Amino acid sequence: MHTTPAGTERTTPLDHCAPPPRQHPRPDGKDHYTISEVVAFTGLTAHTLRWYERIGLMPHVDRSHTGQRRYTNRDLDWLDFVTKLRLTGMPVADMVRYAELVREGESTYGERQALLESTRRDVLGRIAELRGTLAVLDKKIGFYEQGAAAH
Amino acid sequence: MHTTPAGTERTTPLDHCAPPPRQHPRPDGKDHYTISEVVAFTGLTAHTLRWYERIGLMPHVDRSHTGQRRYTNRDLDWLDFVTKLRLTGMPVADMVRYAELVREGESTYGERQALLESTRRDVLGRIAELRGTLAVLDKKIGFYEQGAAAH
DNA sequence: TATGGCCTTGGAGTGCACTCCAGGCAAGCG
DNA sequence: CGCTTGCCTGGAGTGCACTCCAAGGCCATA
Repeated sequence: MHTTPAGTERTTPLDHCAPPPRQHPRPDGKDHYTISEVVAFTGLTAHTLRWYERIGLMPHVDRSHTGQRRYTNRDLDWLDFVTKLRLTGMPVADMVRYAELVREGESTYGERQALLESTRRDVLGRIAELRGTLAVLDKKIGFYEQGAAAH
Repeated sequence: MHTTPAGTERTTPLDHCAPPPRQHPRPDGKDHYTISEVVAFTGLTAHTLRWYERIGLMPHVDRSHTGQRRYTNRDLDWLDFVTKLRLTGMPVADMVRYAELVREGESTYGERQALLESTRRDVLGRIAELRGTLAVLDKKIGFYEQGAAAH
């Protein structure tokens, strides 16, 4: 069902059907991580991490003296938050908007709060929808369980 | 934010942020509906309805003597179910697979049940994820509410 | 010194789920 | 009769979120 092209960087293709992505816990008192460490922690691909940066979804990421990315714990926190937002179905453009507000400073607290509250409402709605779907699924599964005619 | 090209067929562009799509209830004792009636009932576009048919997601839809589609109540039930599946995040290809199983008859009951149960597990997982996100959102919103430093 | 591994970049490519277009047919109305 | 409205088709186009490619830099180990 899954052709796995065995790319060098691919780890978990963010399969939205996998039960819990179970990201590795952050290890020690370090505060700078290479991109491949961040891949291991977050489950995102290196491609995606670089892309997030390009589109303005990341605050500026530090570089080593050779130009390689060095992520901080703060960056990881942000990525965790972004990942949470992402699985609410929020479009990336909206997350970029939020990131911009953060960059603009305290004056945008109100707008940020409004954005999160609207997202919160979306999430509640989505949960309600899913519960409705669950009810339908249970009914159909019930039919099949007793071999009744159903489609 | 939304440019509306005022197409002749577009009704609701399936905005996943709208609260409840609130589909019109089916009216009377009729059992054949034009495509535009189905658009009104389901919130899907006519384009999408025709596309669903092309890819094998619909059982064969009746035609009027002039070749226009005439949907039955059974078709509408199927579309409702498909719509429910769709908002679990199930890929269209998987829904087509389910439709094929239905077409193949009773011998596929077991496989269908398995498919729905796997979907059910996905839905439970998704709900759990969303609850986790909700907790994060509430924490952040709490910060903003008291104007505390947060990002 | 060379080989391998990890990282860099801009830009092109992919897959999904629609979404639209152009051209045309049939029915109803003034 | 002409016009509008609603529907038809195959095929092309769109937007999103990645995903991959080719060419190359840096560094450690053999």
